[in-house]
Amino acid sequence: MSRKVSSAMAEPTARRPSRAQVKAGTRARLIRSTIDVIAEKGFAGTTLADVAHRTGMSRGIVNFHFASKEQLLAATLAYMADEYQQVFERVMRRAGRAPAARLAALLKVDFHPTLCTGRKIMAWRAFWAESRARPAFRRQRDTLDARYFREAEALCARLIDHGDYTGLDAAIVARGLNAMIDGLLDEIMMHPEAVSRAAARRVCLTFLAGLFPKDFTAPGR
Amino acid sequence: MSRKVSSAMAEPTARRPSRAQVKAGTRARLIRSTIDVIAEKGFAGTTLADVAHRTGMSRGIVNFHFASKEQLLAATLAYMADEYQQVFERVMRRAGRAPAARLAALLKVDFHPTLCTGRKIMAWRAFWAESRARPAFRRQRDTLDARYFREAEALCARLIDHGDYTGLDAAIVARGLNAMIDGLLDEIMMHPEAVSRAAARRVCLTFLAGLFPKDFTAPGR
Amino acid sequence: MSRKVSSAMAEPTARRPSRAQVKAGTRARLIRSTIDVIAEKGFAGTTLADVAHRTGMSRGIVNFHFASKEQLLAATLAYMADEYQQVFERVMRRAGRAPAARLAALLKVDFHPTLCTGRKIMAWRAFWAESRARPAFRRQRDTLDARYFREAEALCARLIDHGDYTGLDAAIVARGLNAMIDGLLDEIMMHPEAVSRAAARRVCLTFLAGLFPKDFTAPGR
Amino acid sequence: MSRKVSSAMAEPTARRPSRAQVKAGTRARLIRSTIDVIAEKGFAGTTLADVAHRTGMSRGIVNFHFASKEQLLAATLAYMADEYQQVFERVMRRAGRAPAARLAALLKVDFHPTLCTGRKIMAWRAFWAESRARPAFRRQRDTLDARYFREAEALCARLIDHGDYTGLDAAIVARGLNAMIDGLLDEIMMHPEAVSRAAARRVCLTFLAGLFPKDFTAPGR
DNA sequence: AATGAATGAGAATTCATTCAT
DNA sequence: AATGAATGAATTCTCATTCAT
Repeated sequence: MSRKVSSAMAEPTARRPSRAQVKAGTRARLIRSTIDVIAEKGFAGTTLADVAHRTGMSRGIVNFHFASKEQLLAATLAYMADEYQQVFERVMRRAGRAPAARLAALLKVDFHPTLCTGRKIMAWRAFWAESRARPAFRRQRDTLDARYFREAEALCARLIDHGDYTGLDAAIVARGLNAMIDGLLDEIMMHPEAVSRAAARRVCLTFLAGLFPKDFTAPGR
Repeated sequence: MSRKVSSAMAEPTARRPSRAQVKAGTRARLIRSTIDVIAEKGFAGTTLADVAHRTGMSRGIVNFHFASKEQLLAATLAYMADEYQQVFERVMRRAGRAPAARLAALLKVDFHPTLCTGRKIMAWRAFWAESRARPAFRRQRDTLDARYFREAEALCARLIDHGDYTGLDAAIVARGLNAMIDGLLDEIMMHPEAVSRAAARRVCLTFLAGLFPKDFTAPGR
Repeated sequence: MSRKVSSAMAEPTARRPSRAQVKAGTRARLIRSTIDVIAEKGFAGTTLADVAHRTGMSRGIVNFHFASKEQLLAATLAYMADEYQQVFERVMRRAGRAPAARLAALLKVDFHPTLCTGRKIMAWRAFWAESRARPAFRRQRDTLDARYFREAEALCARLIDHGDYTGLDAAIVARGLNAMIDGLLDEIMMHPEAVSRAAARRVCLTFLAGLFPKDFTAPGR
Repeated sequence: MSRKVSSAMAEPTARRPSRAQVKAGTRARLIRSTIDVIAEKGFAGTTLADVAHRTGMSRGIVNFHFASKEQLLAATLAYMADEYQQVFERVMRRAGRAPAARLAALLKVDFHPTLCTGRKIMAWRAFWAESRARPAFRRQRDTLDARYFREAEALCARLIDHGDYTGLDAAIVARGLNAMIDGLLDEIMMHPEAVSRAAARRVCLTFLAGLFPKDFTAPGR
C-alpha cells in the first residue's frame, strides 16, 4: 500500500511517525475518548470497554497504556487542566496590562470555544462532582481553584485601586465572579440553546458594569 | 390487606407504630442514608450495600423497599427536591411582597442551614453531574431549574420596573444570580472554612447592590 | 420431599440447619473443593471458576464467602493445618509415654489415611512450593515446621538418653526423620502404586532400627 | 537467508559471535532468568514479562525464542535436568568403584554447590509441585526419578551383598535415602541458615552409619 | 417487614501471543 | 535478532438482584 522507504530516519516528522509518537498518539486518543464517554454516559456509567471501543481499538488497550482506570481518569483530568492552562496563557498574553481588559480576557478564557463545549464542561462537572470523595481529583481541583482565584482577586484589587471604587472588597468580587462563571458553564452545558457562550459573557459583564461602571458598560441584550 | 386507618396522624405518639408507619420510616432512613453515602463516596462509589450498612439493616433491605437502585436514586432526588420546596415555601411566605425583600429571601433559601450542608450540596452536585446522561434526573433538574429561574426572573422584572432601572434585562440578571448562587454552593462544599453561608450571601448582595443601588447596599465585609 | 415442620427451633440440630450452619457448610465445601482443584490442576491452574463449579454453585460464590482468592487459599491452608493438628492430637494421645512408641506414633500421623491421600499431599506440596514467594504461606509453614521439629527432636533426645545411644545427636536424627517423611509423602503422591503408606512407614522404621536397635526392629519386607 | 557456516565452533573466541551463537546465548539467558523468576515469585506468579524484563530485553523476546510459555518452561526443566546430569557424571567418575564411596558421592551430587542453591531448589520444587497436573513435567520427573532410584538401589544392593548386611532390603534403603535427600533439600531452601549443605550430608551419613556400620561412621556434630 | 445466602451479569485487570517495524 | 504496541481470551472481583426462611 505504501511505497517502500529506504530509511525511516530520513524524514523524522513526515512519513512514518516514530514509535514514541505512535504511543503518545494512542494515549491522547484514549484520553479524548474518555472525555467523550464521560460526557455521554456520565462518570458512573463510564467503562474501559466503552473508552476502548470508541477508539476502535481492542479491549485491553487501556490497561496497556494506563496502569488502572484510576490512572486513566487522573491523566484525563491532567489533560484537561493542561489544555485550560494553555488557552489561559495564550489569551492573557494578548490582553495587555489594563486590569479591566484583563478581567474581560478572563471571561474569554472560560467561555473560549475550545474549552466551553458541552462534552468538556460535562467532563469537568463529573470530575468535580467526584472530587470530594477522591483525593487525587480534589488535589487537582484545589490547585486550579486557588490559582485562578488568586488571579481574579489580584485583577479586582488593581481595578478597585485604580478606579477608586471604595467599599468594594476584591476577594468578594472575585469569589462572586468565579462562582458566576462556574454556574453559567453549567447552564451552557444543560441548555446550550438557551444560554450561548456570548450570552454568558454578557451576563458577567452586566454584573461587572454594576460594580465597576467606569470600566465596564452593560452590554445591550 | 391492611385495615383502613382513618389517619396515620391520629395517634402520633401512641405505643406501636403501624406497619405503614414503620415502612415509611425505613424508606426515609434509606433515603437519608443514600444522601450520606453519595456525599462520602461519590456517585460512582455508592453501592446498595453501603446504603444498607449505614442504616444498620441487612443487605437486602433496599431491594425490599425499592424496586431497583435506579428507583432509590430517583426517590432520593425527589426527597431532596421536596425538602427544598418546603423550605422555599416557608421562607418566601414570610418575606412579604416587596420585590427586593423577596429577592433577598431567595438567597436565604439557597443558603438555608437545612439545605446548605456539605453532604446535601455534594448529593445535589452528584445528581446534576449525572443528569445529562440520565433522562430521569434530567427531567427533575429541568423542572426545578425552570421553576426557580422563572421565580427569580419575575422578581427582577418587578424590581427593574419599580426602581426604574433602565437598561437592565431581568432574564440576564436572574440568570447571573442563579449561576452565582450555584457556584457559591460549590465553593461552600469544597471549602466550608473559606466560604461560610453568610459570606456567600454577602457576595450575592454585593453584586445586587451594584445593579440595584436603590434597593440593596453592599454589606461591609 | 420433606414433611412440613411446625417450628425450625424445635429440633435445632436435626431437620433444618441454621443460617450460620449453612454458611459454615458452604465455606467448608469451598475449601474442600479448592483442595481438589489444586490437586487436579495444580496451583497455577486453579481458578475460582473451577472451585465454584466443583461445588455445583454459581461463579460468584467464592467472593461471597472470601474477600479474595488469596484469602480462600489462606483459609484452605489453615484448614489443612487444622486437620493435621487434630489427627496429631488424637493419635499422640493414644500413644502412651514411651519415647519409642511416641516416635512410631509420629509416623502414624504423617502416613495417616485421613491426611495421606494423593490430593491432600498434592495440595500441601503446592502450598509449600509457593511458600517461599508468598509471606502468608511461609509464616504458616514456618510455624508448623518449627512445632513438629521440636516434637520430634524432644522424642529423639529422650530416646537417646534412655537407650544410652552415645554419639547420636537428637537434632540430626529428628532432621533426618522429618526430611525422610516429607520425601516419602512425595513419593506416595507421585507413585502410589509403588509406595504405599505402610511401605513408607516400613522405610522409616528400617532407618530408625539402624540407629536405635534396642527400640526398633527392621520390619520384614 | 544466511550463508552456510561450516561450524559455529570454528572460531570460539573470535571478534564477532555468529548469529547462531548470539541466539543460543539469548536462549540460555532467558532460561536462567526463568529460574530466577520462579524462585522469586513462585510458579503461579511467573510471567513472560518478568522473565524478559530480568534479561534487560524487550517484552516480546520470549515468544521470539520459544513457541510458547509452556515450551520455555519445558526447556528450563530440561536445562536443569541436563545440568544435574553433568554434575552427576563428573562427580561419579571420580568416585571410584567401591559402593560405599559411590553412595557417599551420590550425596555430594545432590548437595553440590552448583545444584544446591536456594533458587534452583525452589525451581525444582515448583516444577515438581506442578508435575502431577502437567504431563510434560511428569514425564521428565518420572524419568529422572527412575534413573536415580535405580542407581541408588544398585549401590545399596552391592553394599548389602559385600558387607553381608542380612535383613536389609536395597529398595527400602534406596527409597529412604532418596526421600531424605529430597526432604533435606527442602529444608536447605527454607532455612539455609539452619541447615547447611554440609549439615545435610552429615544427617544422611548418620543414618547410613546406622544401617551400614562397617562402611560408614556417624560424623561428629 | 426483614434477613442474608446465593446468583450471575458485567466490570477491571492480567498476560500470553501476534506482528509491523 | 530484537522491539514493543496491540490484541483478546481468561481471570478476579464487584454488586444489583433474587429468594427461601
